[in-house]
Amino acid sequence: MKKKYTIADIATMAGVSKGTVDRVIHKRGKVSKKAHEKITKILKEIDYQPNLVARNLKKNKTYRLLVLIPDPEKDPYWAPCLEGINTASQEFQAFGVMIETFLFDPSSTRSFNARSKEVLKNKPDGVVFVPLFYKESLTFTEYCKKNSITLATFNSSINSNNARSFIGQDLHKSGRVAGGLLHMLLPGKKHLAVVHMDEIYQNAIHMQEKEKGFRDYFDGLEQKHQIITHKIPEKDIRKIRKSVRGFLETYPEVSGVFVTTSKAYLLAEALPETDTRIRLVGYDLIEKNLECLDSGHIDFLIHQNPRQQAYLGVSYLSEYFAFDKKIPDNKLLPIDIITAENYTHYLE
Amino acid sequence: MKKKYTIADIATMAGVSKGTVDRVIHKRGKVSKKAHEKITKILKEIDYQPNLVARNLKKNKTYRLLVLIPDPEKDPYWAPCLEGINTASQEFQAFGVMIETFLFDPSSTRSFNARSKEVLKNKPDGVVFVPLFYKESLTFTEYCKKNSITLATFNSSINSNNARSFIGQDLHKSGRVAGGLLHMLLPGKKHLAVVHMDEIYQNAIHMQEKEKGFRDYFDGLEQKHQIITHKIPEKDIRKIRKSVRGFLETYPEVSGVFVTTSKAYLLAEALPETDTRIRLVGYDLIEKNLECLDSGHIDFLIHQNPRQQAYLGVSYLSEYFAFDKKIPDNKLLPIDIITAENYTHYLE
DNA sequence: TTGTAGGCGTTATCAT
DNA sequence: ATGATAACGCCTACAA
Repeated sequence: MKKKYTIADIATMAGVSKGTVDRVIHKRGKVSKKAHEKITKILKEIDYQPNLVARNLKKNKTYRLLVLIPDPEKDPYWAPCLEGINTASQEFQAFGVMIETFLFDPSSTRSFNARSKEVLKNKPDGVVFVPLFYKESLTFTEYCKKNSITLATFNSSINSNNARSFIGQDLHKSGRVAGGLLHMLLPGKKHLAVVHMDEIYQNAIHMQEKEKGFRDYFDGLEQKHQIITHKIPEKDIRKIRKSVRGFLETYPEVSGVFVTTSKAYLLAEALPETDTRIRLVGYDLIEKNLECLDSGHIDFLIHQNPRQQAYLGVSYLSEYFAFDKKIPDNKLLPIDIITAENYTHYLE
Repeated sequence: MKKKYTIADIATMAGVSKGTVDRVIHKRGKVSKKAHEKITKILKEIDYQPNLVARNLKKNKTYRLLVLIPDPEKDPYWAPCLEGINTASQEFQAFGVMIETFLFDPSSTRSFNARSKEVLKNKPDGVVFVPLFYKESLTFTEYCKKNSITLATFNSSINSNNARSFIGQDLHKSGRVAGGLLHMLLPGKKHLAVVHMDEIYQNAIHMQEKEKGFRDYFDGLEQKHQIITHKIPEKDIRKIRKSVRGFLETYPEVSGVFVTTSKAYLLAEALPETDTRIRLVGYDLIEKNLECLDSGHIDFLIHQNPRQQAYLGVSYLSEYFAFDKKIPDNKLLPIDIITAENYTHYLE
């Protein structure tokens, strides 16, 4: 059972005053060599841990933390993020961290630029954001760096050392997971397809990473598989149906499809009602996908846990401000496999 | 932007002193009706949130939190719990919560009794424990209730209102999940088996719940399935092999097996090396099961996340002590589906 | 270079 | 019934 030592304790032990101990702890200098040595020795011996509560109380600062994410009204994928942000917000407001959320239109770089300017105008202590647009995000991070605003990103990473933290998923791995699942569902079959659906905004890199992982999985097998890539940029259900019909007619042997976006339900709806069902693996627990799980039109979904991503991003920065905690550089969340039977628990 | 109100602020607003405000907040009485009304009104208006940091500093108590779990040396399933406990321990020691762990032999009620007595001798403020043995655990919780020791349980629940919190999984649901997986793997096949393996200590109820869920899933299908239940209590690999051979000979049509314990690898090892592979779904990310995932002898594992269970148990009580947070009654963790491709991320 | 004297917000005690 | 005051541990400013 360890005793809790305070600065006063240490001061007594070293025969000096609290002020001197404090100077040593914070390396403020103006301490004689003798005193310095003595105090450092004691600090090590007792493994001094400062009382974070007292430190925080003294600082008595309130921090402003802003979150900049896509608007869930434009894409329901982001809805759980708001929950995660609210949870974190409630947790940390008692510790003086004030959190506000700004939403931008994920299909418009203009919207991103406008909202990010607003964010900066607020002069926050920290920002958590989704760097959906590469170029614009880089500009943003540079500005933050200059104004010493602490940054964390989630969902997408950005190749910049201006951001302190990234929270997301290993997309290549998640493609492999999808490959493994389809392989299990279709042991004999050798014809598969990767479909990139309806992605108006720029996450082409995301989809490519997933496809690479998917192909990587099958490349590692002894038995060789033929994998077709098909892009469906349309949003209109009739056009999609036409596109799907076309590619199924060209490759009638295809028995399993991996949809690299959250729009697997669109493919499911567009499939012809034949008895030889196409096996389908997609992404994200949005309402329409869940319905397809229930009806059996989608077999597996991969969950990227946007809620947790947002929650962690906000928590990391909050703990950094409130308790001087170190911010983890990278946090890769597990690649959750979802079926009709287990999705409820992931909706929280 | 909300201002942070302090008790001093409220006192000024109400034209009274801090002491009176404090008495109202803590319902200590000895306050005139007039003052009481005025202060309560203000409290509501400004939605007063006490500064938890200051409160904690003032209390300046150190809490003792003991954890009582099975020894990972006897059953590797419990190893991740220690990690979870350590993580929580590091997080909360700065807030004055001291955590210690006691291990018992999961095959011996005597061991449990002995260790739980030790725990009680320590007069802790709170205990997090795994109620593996029903009767003994009840006695334990009653004693804790009497001595006002706050309790949280994980892994197993116990039907007692003496424990404040339970963290675990919906076992019935997890059986359903297993059913869904085997059904996907074996669309045409109609002969399956539930195998209860090598459970020396009492979690028969666990296994039954899982089996019920599994059968429940198939009962809900149009196509009727035949499901055999088989028990293998032996630990010796040769006896197991004999038992497995016996039941496969009796039911040669069985093509999928659901093992309700963490011992699926034992079944995998005992299976004859025939080409028509039996599909296998089991529980828990222990080393030997992971090897079987890699080699393809096990198809899916269900992850019960013991690490997180332990972490949450300790966190809940720590936050309760340190910050007066409410303890959630029940926390059901998601039923994670694990394949050879995604297990690494779950090992942390 | 060193020591001392407040103060952060809350709570407990003591006097009024 | 109420108000003043000290204390929790840390930090800062100022005095020595």
